[in-house]
Amino acid sequence: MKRLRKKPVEDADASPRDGRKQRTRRALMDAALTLLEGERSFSSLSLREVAKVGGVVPAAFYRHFGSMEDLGLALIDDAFAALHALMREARAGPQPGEHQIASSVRTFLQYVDTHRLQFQFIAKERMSGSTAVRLGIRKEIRLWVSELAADLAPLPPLRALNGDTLRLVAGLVVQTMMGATELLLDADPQDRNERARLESGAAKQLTLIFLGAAQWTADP
Amino acid sequence: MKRLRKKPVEDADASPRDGRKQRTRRALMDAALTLLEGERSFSSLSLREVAKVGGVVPAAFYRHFGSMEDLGLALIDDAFAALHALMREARAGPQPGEHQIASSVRTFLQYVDTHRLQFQFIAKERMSGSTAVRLGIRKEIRLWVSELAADLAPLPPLRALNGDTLRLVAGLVVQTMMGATELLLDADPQDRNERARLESGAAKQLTLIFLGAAQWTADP
DNA sequence: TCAGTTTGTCAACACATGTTCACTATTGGT
DNA sequence: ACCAATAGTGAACATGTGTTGACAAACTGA
Repeated sequence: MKRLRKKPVEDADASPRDGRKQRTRRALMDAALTLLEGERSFSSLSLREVAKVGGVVPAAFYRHFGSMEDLGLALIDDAFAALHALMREARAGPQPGEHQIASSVRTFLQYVDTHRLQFQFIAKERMSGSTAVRLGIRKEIRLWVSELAADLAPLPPLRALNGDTLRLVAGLVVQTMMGATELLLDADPQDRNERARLESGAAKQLTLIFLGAAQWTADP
Repeated sequence: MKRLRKKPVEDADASPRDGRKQRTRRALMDAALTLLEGERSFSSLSLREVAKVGGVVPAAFYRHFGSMEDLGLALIDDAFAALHALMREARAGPQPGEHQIASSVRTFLQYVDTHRLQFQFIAKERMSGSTAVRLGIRKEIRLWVSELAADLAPLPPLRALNGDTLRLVAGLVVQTMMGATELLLDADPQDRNERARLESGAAKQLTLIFLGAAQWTADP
């Protein structure tokens, strides 16, 4: 509880001039993500592996995280912060009107592609991680659904829907995007053809969902 | 390559009068499933653990499976055989007409509930397992989608859809059911209330999907 | 510059892992 | 009832694991 040193308060982002601590913390997180590429799953990673790839001795790991699980939680925060940033951008951007669905799918999958490792982590650990990690991811996804529901509410074909139904639709949308994400992650990154097929498939599924939503009348 | 002993051919099921081999083989598979309950993921299970819970010494494991991955593949076969059996039953059963969706959802989730461990395995390893396991599961799911598409084809509101679109719809249905499954698996098994909420949510999502499918007109 | 704090290193521990080998026990067809 | 083939055992191996404590190096604010 002693606080003899000045608190490093207010340098929250600390991106420039890194500072050693932040740097190796990131190195450890990146190491974990890198190890996750391909076969491995986070729960099967060992502390020693991560430390080694991170360029640090095992004992030093504890200076940054109390356990692997803590590392996992940090990775969740990171990944979803990125996702929310994307959503914010999307909200601010122009609205093409006609091909809105297709272009949204495109930009989203583009984003996933440039953050492969992070999304791979989320996709993998959503189901199989430790309870804390799994619940953390689930919470963030629920939040994402809510956010999306709020974005969807003012759209003309959906104005008639009540809150619950809206959440249901948003849930379907998120699930569809996650499905597309999973396909994308397993696809050959070079194969433009499969990528296109994947995109248009997801877009079609989404239009179908919105078609159904617009048609929705019955109350629960 | 020597085959000095009579081949045990033609006793394919071998369920009655077990035979020691089949018995401990099952014991090992059940052990793996049991270990999977709660936190653990299959990829993080050790051969020794499985052997111990299976009531056998580690070396004996190799008499039945070449590796843990082989065990995983065997579990996949098992689980999906069960699922296909369910689908077959459903096809043969009566068709309530009006509340068909709701009742289908009900029986499916009921089934999942009585095969918790198997579905937990599939849900977990679908994303995070070894490549072989993951691909195996994915293949089976594609097969499930095809099967469902074939079942859906003759339904009145969907007769106008072409094969591709039908597969898309079936994909949405499967994804929705998997989503509900995941929620069910994480829910408290005793909580009838949450269970009911979950069921009606999935049913609503499905009706919405079918509403959209019935409305579908444009060709790709 | 110079102390005090923080970050990282080294070595050691007690234990778990996959795999092997020679061995015994059990099984089941004749 | 026999006896070869099969299923299970026990011990050993090299290696990897999480965690610890005492220590050296690097940074930071005065």
